[in-house]
Amino acid sequence: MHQKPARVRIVDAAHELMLSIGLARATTKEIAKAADCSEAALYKYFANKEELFVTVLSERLPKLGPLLSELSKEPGAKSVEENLTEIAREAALFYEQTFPMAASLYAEPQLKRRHEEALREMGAGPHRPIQGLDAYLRSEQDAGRVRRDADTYAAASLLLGACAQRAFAYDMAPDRKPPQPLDEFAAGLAHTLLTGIA
Amino acid sequence: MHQKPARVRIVDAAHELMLSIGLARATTKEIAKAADCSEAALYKYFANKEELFVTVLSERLPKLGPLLSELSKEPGAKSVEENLTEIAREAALFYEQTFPMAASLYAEPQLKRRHEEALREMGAGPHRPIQGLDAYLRSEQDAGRVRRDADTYAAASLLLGACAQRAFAYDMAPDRKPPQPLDEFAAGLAHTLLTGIA
DNA sequence: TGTACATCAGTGAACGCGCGTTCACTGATGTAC
DNA sequence: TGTACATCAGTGAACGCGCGTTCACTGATGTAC
Repeated sequence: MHQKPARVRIVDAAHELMLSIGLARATTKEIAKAADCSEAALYKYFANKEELFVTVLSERLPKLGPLLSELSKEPGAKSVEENLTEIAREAALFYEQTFPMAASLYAEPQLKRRHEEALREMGAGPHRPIQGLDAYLRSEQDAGRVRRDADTYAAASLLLGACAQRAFAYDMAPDRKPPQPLDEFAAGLAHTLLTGIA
Repeated sequence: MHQKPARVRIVDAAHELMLSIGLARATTKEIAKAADCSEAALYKYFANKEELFVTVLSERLPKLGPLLSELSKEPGAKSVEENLTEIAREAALFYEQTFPMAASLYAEPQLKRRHEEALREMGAGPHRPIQGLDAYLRSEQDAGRVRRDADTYAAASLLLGACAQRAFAYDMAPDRKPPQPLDEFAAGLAHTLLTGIA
């Protein structure tokens, strides 16, 4: 009947419901229905609902940090502009996936705090990608492909900030989506960041 | 006993509780207690709880758009870098105030949709500041203080994105706050955006 | 001025509902001899 | 092989609680004559 074990189905179901109907409406009843098991079954795998949500957050949310750490190891293969464009692309996709769930946590500060703790133990968190990109830019600085007097931290904040903002800024636009396709957006950011506007 | 009218006290109380204990825990009981009235009194002024929240969102959240529209009318008084620094400062403060409440809405999609509608009717929304800054940069372009081939939209996305990200990226850092003071951060963004890094 | 009535802001107490959680249980599978 | 017992994943039904909401009411203030 079921291919996947119950625990996996439950975590998947909770994850999907958090995204589709929102954290507040993701009740034990709905989760059990979506996972095709009884509500009581949830409590065989998780002490309570909060623990289930914390599990979803730490097991199912993708990480952006690793991707960036790798880039700062082997620069040089491509141009800085190509690398930054690719980073912007990946970052925008990452925030698109991550943002809605992470934002929900502002409605439940207690859950937010538990998630923060979990991230801190893993050395993760939303400030890490900025640090990772900063590190990459400093390595390009050492390689002479980024100006010696450039503010690499400001540059990292600019690029990733723009990508994160894209995940929420257009929800309320008339057509509900960004005015540019992703590739064009990413290329524009990378080029502008490299060459400046003045 | 009370200086302010009850309706104002209720909206204030709801606003404060949404920020302090979070949307999910801001119950009618808590709001009534904070506003020093009965729960029944809430229903003399608002049809239901959702309408109260929508009211808080549209009456109490500050707007960033107007500030930016004004700037694009009288450029020239200060340097572009000074103007961008000031914009970044104001934007960062704005997002710091706005972000936690706006983010909560991801937990309650129905409320989020109602808020989006309200914003759309007012012609407001998170994409407007980007358009406003874009317009300002184009006016500087016409004045010859920004390069003719600069991508003003990308530049606007970069600057405001970095400011918005600052509102949430450091919640989970070890010390829970940004590594730089606001003024330094704003100046760094403006300078980097103008001069580029390559 | 006093009296009778209308209006209005606000309340205490109750309502039903849906929530997260628990309990005693079942039926299938494994293990010992 | 059969029999007795243990383990284990999972369930149906109930639980109490807190929520948003409503109801019949009160007491203060305004208005008419």
